[in-house]
Amino acid sequence: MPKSSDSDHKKTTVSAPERREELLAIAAQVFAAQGYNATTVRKIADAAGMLAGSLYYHFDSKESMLDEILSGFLDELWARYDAVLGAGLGPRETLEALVTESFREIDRHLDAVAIYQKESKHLGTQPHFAYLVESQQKFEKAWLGTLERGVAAKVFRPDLDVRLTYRFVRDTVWVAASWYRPGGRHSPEEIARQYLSMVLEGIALHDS
Amino acid sequence: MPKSSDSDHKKTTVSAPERREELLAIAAQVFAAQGYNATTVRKIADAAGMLAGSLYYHFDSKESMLDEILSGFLDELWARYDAVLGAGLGPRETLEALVTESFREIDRHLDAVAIYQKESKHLGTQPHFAYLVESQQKFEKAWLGTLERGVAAKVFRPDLDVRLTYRFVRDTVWVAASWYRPGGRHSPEEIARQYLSMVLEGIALHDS
Amino acid sequence: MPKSSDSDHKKTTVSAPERREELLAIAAQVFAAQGYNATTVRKIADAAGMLAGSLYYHFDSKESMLDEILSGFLDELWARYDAVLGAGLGPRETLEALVTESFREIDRHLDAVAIYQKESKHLGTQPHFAYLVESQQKFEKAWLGTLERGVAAKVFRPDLDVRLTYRFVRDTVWVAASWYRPGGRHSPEEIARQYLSMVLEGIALHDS
Amino acid sequence: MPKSSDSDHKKTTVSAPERREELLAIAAQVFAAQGYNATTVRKIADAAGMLAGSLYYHFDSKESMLDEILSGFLDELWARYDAVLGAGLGPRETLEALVTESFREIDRHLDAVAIYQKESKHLGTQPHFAYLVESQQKFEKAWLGTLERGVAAKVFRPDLDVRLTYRFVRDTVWVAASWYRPGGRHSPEEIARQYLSMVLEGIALHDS
DNA sequence: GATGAATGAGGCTTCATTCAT
DNA sequence: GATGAATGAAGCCTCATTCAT
Repeated sequence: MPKSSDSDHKKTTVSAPERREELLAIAAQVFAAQGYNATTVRKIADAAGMLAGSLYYHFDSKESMLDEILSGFLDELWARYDAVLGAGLGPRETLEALVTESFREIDRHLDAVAIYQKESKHLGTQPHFAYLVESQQKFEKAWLGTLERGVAAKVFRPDLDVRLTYRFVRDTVWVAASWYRPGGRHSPEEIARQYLSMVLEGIALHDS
Repeated sequence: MPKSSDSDHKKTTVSAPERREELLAIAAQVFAAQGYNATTVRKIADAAGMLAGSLYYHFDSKESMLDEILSGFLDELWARYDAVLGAGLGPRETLEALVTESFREIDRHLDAVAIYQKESKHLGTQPHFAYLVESQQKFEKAWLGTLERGVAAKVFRPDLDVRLTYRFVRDTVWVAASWYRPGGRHSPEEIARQYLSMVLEGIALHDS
Repeated sequence: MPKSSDSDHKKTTVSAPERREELLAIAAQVFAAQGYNATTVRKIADAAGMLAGSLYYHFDSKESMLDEILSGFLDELWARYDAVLGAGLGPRETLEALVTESFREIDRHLDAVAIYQKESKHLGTQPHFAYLVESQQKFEKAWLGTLERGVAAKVFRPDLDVRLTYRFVRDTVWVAASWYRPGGRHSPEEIARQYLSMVLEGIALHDS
Repeated sequence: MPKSSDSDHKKTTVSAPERREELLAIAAQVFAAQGYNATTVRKIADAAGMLAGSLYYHFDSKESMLDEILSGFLDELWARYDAVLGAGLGPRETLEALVTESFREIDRHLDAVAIYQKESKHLGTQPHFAYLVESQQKFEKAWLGTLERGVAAKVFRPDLDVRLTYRFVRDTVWVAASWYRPGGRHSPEEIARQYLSMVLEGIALHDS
């Protein structure tokens, strides 16, 4: 879980919360579009209509912006996931709910998800971003557990390679952030439905 | 299709082809591991046991290495894809063959695929990398066409949103590059089989 | 001959030893003249006839230059001091030798001494420069011990406040770095003699 | 003599004199502890419990604070020195009085003295701080004159190198600002006595 | 084929300062 | 008297690239 209270940081980093949020949204957009490394602080500032140095009144560093974006996203994601996991649903319903919440999160935090997809892997090596790794482990446990429960309950096919399936499902969901556009043709729920239909029933037509 | 022959390069950049290949493989590895932007020429040189400047005897620029890696990968990929697409197979068999070839390509050119995944989107905007966009369009045509043929032939479900399905399938295949390790537990063919089984039949268990 | 032992250091920082020495001497001069903080990397580079960035081929950072200057100076100083302290001299002779060696060191490493004087106090708080504090403690022990030995041996006046005297003596010696010019009217040995005469005999004229 | 009245300052910079004094004392403390260059306006403001920008209501600039601190200190110092020099004392008594007043000044204005010690040399080059150089010249004249008078009057040893002695004495007195702590074991007068005893009589024990 | 040294552009960050409120 | 937000210059450092040897 990310940072909490911060007592004696150089820059108290408070400022009006709305302005911060605004700036973070802008930063997230640029990060998502160009990649974190390729994004210069000046590009963010340009997009915000200020000078590069002025960003440092609000944030400690370029990295701290990234940090705030990612941890904010994960915090919210886990609030939803935990609600689902604690609801006592069956494995199939859990899977459906997780997938649906995931697409909703993509809808809400598209940029953060896109950044997470592109950067989390190599960020995970930095101690400051250890929470990304932790989150990913919780993630794996939640999804793997659901699949295993489903196999045990004879809701999912017994011949599944659960780990492989987990990876397929996980990646396909999140990678949707690379093409999804909020307000487009499909609502997140619609995409979730289509996706679940494919994963659960397959795309082949069965003459039954 | 990408660059052809080095016609007007300042530095004739000949050097033994094997050494080039070696160095490209090293570069691809570092690019894949750290991202293109975050990879410094010095890191590549370090990994190759030489000094940064020395790389410029073999290559014109850092970008030209990336270019060579990506175009080499795409050239090979399309040779395989074209063979499949020209073989006169039915839609389901075509899908199976494309998926299988894709996983094989991941097995052979893991680093290139990983780089392609991470960088192709923003590289596509640069004129020099227009071939990435072209390739992606050919790609879409091949997969979409196969899916549509399958729906028409009543091999795939009639209620599929073909574009959505295309994206799901495409992403799931390629994103495997982020976790696949050559020489690991599963052969590419095995992964392809599992994956196709999921996509074609679904993961739900049906009491028939 | 490039990198040798250092396995994964970013910059192996070897380069021709003479060039390093040259550049360090230039840096020391500028640091001494303007103060470490007020010295910009560009000023050093200007003085060396190169661009600011080029310094980073030879050194890791501005601070590492300072570090190398100071530790080089202290290493040499302690070699001389240790020789004196291990020579088995009486307290007065020890004092004379320490003072003389100190002025010689000022003559040899004027800039380093000047920097040490101005910066060591606030640098000491940084963990990286802990050796400055250690050195200063060894220093104190050597001088204090000599004074105490002298009082016990009735070579120095019994009413001395030894700590106060230590500070006076120490400061007077080192502060000379702020006005001493090598090659000027007085040789280091001459200055040492005058200084010792004052400290040992006083400046008052006694009718004996 | 330093600046006089604020004639042409943009900001009339009046504010309650006590508040100014308070803020100047805080600034002096930080300047002394960290060095002028290394002291940011924000550090001063932090120490004063306000924001950096707010200081500009009271002062024109960071430099003007330094200026006021140093000129205030020198004004007071010279008031005392002039009193001593005009009192018609003999050379030895003059020396004793100057030393004593100096240590008293260190006691009263420790921070200003410390700043003066560290910064006056390189500040002297700036036209705005020319008064530092003037002061130093007056200083030299006063001390050198006293020593020379003493030699002529056979109060000090005839073999003294007067300039060297001047430097030794001057430096040792002022450098005490680097270790002196007001309210510590020794009063300024006590330190002066010890110091004068050492300088006048020497530390060697004479069997007479 | 490779090294060593340098260039020059550009990146992140700091900081004195300003100014409307 | 003070705050909050911003400016703009400057600082340290990185890095792709060049080139004489």
